[in-house]
Amino acid sequence: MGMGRPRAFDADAALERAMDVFWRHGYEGATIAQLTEAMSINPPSLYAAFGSKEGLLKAALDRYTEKRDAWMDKVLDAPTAHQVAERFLMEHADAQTDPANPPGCLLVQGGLACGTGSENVPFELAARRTRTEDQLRERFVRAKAERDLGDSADPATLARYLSAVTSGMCVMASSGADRNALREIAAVSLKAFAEQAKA
Amino acid sequence: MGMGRPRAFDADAALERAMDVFWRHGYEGATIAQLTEAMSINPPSLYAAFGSKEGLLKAALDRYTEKRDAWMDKVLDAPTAHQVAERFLMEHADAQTDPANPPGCLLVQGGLACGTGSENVPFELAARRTRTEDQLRERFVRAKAERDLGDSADPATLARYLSAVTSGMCVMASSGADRNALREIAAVSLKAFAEQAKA
DNA sequence: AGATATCTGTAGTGTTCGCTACAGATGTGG
DNA sequence: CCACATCTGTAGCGAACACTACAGATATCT
Repeated sequence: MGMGRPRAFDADAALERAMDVFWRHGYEGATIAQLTEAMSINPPSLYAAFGSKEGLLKAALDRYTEKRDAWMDKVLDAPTAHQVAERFLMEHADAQTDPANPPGCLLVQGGLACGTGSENVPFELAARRTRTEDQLRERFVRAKAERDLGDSADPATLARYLSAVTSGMCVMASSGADRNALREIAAVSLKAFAEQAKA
Repeated sequence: MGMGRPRAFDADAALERAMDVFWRHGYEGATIAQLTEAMSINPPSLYAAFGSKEGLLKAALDRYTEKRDAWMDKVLDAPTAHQVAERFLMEHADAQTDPANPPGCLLVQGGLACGTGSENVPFELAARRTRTEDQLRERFVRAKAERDLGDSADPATLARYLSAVTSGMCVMASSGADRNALREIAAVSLKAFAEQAKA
């Protein structure tokens, strides 16, 4: 028995296009017609490969998370907690205003509040954001063990603070804030971090 | 000639209900059916009073902004820039986790990225957020004139920073962060503000 | 009271949504 | 070369969407 006709499109390249549409219009604002056109495929191919609109989003999020993890590895590899925070904040400022992508971040612009039937989407996005926060926290726990953070510094609070600031930068990017504006925010936040870190 | 049958519902009360629906589901996630049911009116009454779904949102935003302005007046009346920042941050933490409202803030959860045909909505929300930032900046300009802020402190940067942090808190609230979590973020941010303010 | 103007509720309108049935195309395994 | 399995493109499905035509109700103004 045969193995069937092979797929005529590159799933990863298609996901990259889908990511852009979800990012620019949000999950609910993105239509199947826009997605299929951006992906250069027809609806049946989309549904055969990804199951549903939500399945496509999850696949796009998986791909996004994969790339983000590689990026986070570099960030977390910085020798000190302060440098971790600096890289995290500054590179976020750059990425969120990179003209190659829509403004902000897929995990925020994708949809904070959705309609009935899509309640799972904000939840899914939140879980991925929390993952980044967890990675930061664990890194700061290590930093504390290495005496790189003060005794009264709380890794969870520091991680949550950085997560909140970068999320806020997403909202600012959505309002049209440019790279310099986000970098200024990052710079102020970094000083706050330093202040907390040495406590 | 007569003046016609009078409206049988209270427009302000209806807007309050509409606000809640937009807040909880976002602009695109909110359906006319949900809105009319929450407002206890029928579609023709909605369209006679507000023109369209987007018109209803703008009316709800106007009402939201009105209440927010009254609140901001109180915040801006604090004697020092530091106390302005403290009230702004802490009361945001409380408001965004007030069980009387959906989590976060209408100006963020309402929709950062929308579909084709609703491009105006994120723009409208952004304009209202910018308004708050402008109010803060002007207050800090005054504070600087009063020698309440250091010479190298930049009112625009400080205002943008506070705006970013509260927007970030909205995202955290959407992820399920509770009041204490947001207050911790506010506390760290306040120290950053103090550091910048005395510079 | 009568004419007029506006609101209200019922019951839809056309359009777009996410999704799929189907037939033809294109590969693999025997 | 043939049977089979899977993909592709066309064309369209039912449902839900934002919105409205219409008729009856209820007010004001003369």
